[in-house]
Amino acid sequence: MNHFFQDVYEVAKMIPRGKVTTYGAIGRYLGKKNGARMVGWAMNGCPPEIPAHRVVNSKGELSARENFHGPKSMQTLLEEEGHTIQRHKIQNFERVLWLPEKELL
DNA sequence: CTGATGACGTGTG
DNA sequence: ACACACGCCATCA
Repeated sequence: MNHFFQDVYEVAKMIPRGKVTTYGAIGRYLGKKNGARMVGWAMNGCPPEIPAHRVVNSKGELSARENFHGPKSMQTLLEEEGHTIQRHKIQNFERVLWLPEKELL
């Protein structure tokens, strides 16, 4: 695995329960201007240890719900963590948003 | 090597 | 608010 994958996984594992982050945030944290695509693509091969359901796009939409393979749907997992989802979008998105470059610094 | 693709983001109309 | 185009960068055909 490349260094990039490792970094993405490291950050993804650091996401606190009940919080979510965006692909762009991780991309910027890794130094990419817009590595969002790479982050999403990296998550494509993410092991089950990675809470990929906590990673959404900048709009707070569950863009990964189609690609997320799991026993429970992405929405269910997020709702069990205390989030509110409506029409595949996280409500109070800004309230639960967790930015690595700001929080983790 | 060139072109297409992708779990995206930002700018513009 | 919505639609579209372009950028970004790694992988695959």
